[in-house]
Amino acid sequence: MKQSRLTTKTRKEAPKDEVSLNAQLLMRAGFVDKLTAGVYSFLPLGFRVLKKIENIIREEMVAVGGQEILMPTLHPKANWEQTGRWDTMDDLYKVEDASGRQFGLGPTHEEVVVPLMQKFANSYKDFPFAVFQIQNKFRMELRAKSGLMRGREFFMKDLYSFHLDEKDMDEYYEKVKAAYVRIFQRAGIGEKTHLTFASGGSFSKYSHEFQTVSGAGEDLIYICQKCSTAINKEIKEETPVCPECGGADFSEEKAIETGNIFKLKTKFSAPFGLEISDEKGEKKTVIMGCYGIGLNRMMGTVVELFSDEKGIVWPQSIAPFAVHLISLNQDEEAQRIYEQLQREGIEVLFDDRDARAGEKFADSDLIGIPWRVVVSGKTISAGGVEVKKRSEEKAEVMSVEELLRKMKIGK
RNA sequence: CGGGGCGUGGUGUCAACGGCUAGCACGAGUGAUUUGGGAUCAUUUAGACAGGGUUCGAAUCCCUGCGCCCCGACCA
Repeated sequence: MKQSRLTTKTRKEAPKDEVSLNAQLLMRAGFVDKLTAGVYSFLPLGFRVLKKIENIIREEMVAVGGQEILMPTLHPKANWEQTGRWDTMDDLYKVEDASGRQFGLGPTHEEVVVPLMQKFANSYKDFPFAVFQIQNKFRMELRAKSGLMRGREFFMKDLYSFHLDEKDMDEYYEKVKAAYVRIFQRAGIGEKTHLTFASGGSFSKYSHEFQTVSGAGEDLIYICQKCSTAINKEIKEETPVCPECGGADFSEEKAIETGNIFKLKTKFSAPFGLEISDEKGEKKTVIMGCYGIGLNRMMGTVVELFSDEKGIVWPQSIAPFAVHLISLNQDEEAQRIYEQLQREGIEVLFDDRDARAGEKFADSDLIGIPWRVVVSGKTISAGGVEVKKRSEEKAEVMSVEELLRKMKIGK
């Protein structure tokens, strides 16, 4: 992508009211735009990051047998009345059409996925299975806040699993738990993300949250000093002992809830009468699990964790581009290198603008692409390009071939 | 939903006593100079959230609405 054609520009200053770091940086760098509180557009750079995150999640969901589907956002009132949540879920957006028919804008999809799967899964031989989607959700937050962290419309991956018995669900639950660990690792926030025990509601002893330690978090978690598993506030009050290893020594941290997994059991299958005859002909209510990750929040979390005074420092796995190629009045040579890198399958943002060096460097630091590659008269006479990683201070001149080798190792 | 703060060109502004042509910077346009860390000069562009009120006169005071941010509550 040539930067001269990029539809967004960076700003020197953040919009005056934005206090949260992720909102300031993402808006200054042109990744997102706020339409209204808690509702964001993803611009070319931000959309690329979103897609990277999406693909990591998708790969891991497919790896645990999830089948991707796409369900509607517009839900008939009747589905929500069936579970009693039409009146009790206070963050459900309700809309009405011209004829007075009422709909909910999906904040989650149990009310749709259960009757949907009921149409197809009618023999015990069809079980178990899991479906997921990556789609925008609506929640009527009383107070949207903290940039991408708590929005009214946001992208979420929601996986739903269906089982004949609890044991099978428990086993699958553990598989998804492991997949979540991999997702956060791959996105670069694994080290700071703690599996956190949370209350399971009335159907299960525990559910689990994935909490990423950050000062920007709105939750408090208690990290076991022995095994680094965490417990949330509720659990801490009930049973101040680590459910994982029995440890009782905790450190309190602010954290962002980046994902959660939950054993629904029959909470939603029962109201819809999702029952199956097992091999003995006995009717059984289907057992379910659900598993969510907020993509916007994950993107915001990464920015909260990885930035410096100059801008964002993207982890390579979800950066909008791998290389930021900067031409300092050497457009012809830079163009050749641009094409060469692209032939190698490398995603390059090519700063071909007619701008001064300082502006290009400042923009590059702000946007935060992992590898900065400068082409100038100086580097050409030194026999190559200047390579600097966004996360490091030192820059060195090397040939393009050397850069390619380094990038392959660096991954 | 309770509380607080705020609303001036595209952006920013602890710029402006109730009073002269609403200032400055950034951005954008044009021309020139410059070319490794947001350069310089000239020139142009563009603004009071909306509605009402007080007043000879309102960006400034008052009311209503709308919007944004923050704290709290809420967040299966």
